[in-house]
Amino acid sequence: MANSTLDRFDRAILAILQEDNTTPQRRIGELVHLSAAAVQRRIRRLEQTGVIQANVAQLDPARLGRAITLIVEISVESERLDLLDATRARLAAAPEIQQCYYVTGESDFVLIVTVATMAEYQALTRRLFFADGNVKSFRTQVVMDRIKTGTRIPVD
Amino acid sequence: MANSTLDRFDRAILAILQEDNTTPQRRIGELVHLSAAAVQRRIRRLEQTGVIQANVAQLDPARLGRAITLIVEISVESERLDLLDATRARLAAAPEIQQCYYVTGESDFVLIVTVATMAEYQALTRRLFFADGNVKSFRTQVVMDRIKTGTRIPVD
DNA sequence: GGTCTCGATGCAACATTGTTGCAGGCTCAC
DNA sequence: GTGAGCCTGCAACAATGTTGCATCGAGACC
Repeated sequence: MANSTLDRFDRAILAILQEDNTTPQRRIGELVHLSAAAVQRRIRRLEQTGVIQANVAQLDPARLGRAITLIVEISVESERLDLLDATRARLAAAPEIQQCYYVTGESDFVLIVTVATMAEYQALTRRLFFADGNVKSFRTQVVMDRIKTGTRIPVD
Repeated sequence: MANSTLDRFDRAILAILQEDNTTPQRRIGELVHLSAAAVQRRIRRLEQTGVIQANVAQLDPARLGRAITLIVEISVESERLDLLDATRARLAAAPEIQQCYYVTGESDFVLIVTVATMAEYQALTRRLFFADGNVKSFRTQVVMDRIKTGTRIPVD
């Protein structure tokens, strides 16, 4: 169930939905040469099997008062699993943290953060980094230009 | 036009659409205590004024054969504007690069990359980094766990 | 080759959802 | 007051999503 293979129709449909999921199924049908009903059934299957994880609106952070984007790398003191999991859970729960990755290499976590003001970021560092005994250090990079954002993936 | 202020209705609607933009407008109306027609008009305005930038399906990269996510930091040789712009354009055009940020600090660009194999990544480094005379160095971190992804922004 | 099953399809009817015209209400400026 | 502007809800309507049904094609098995 989780591993049905995707044919070229599925991939064509996904490519369209990834750009604009308000495209009518009839229109998708024309583009990929299927009936709207067939498109509908495929989309449902793709959703049920988890290929499509969510259907969402993408918002402009600046228009919501969050003009500042930051990229933060965190290094932890200990790789002990319970401590790591605790930190991971705290990071995942913070709404200002848009994305969070656990990585190999010099640092342990990489975050993408959006805030309205640097004061807000400072508060966040106190709340999430300084207050977390297992956070050894963190390095902040300020985003000057969001050249490319989103979640688009090549469907090949 | 670009700076109409968002009231609590707008923000409530955005919060819903950001989670699931297939929610029927009638249902949104119930949740925020407006008629479906009012919801419809607000959504249209939010789209036209650019608060809502896109409506997209989010896909599972692993199910599309891209199990590997990498975070790459690039340092450039020269900050000359024409050279920077050329690099920026090349990075933005690469489909494997899901996200690209121009940042202050030790490095100049931060990328989020998805690939199927490390061989594919190696090919990408040759094509985009080694072949670009202005890329001084790059540092790669391999993502072990995508703890939190997406484009969600607090609407407050 | 025959034939059976399975999965997918298109069509057409139907259900749900999105859209718009209209009348009315609220707020603000004068 | 009163008029303009903006927003609302309602109800009709248009567009879109959904499903039952008959059919088709591919593969398994005899």
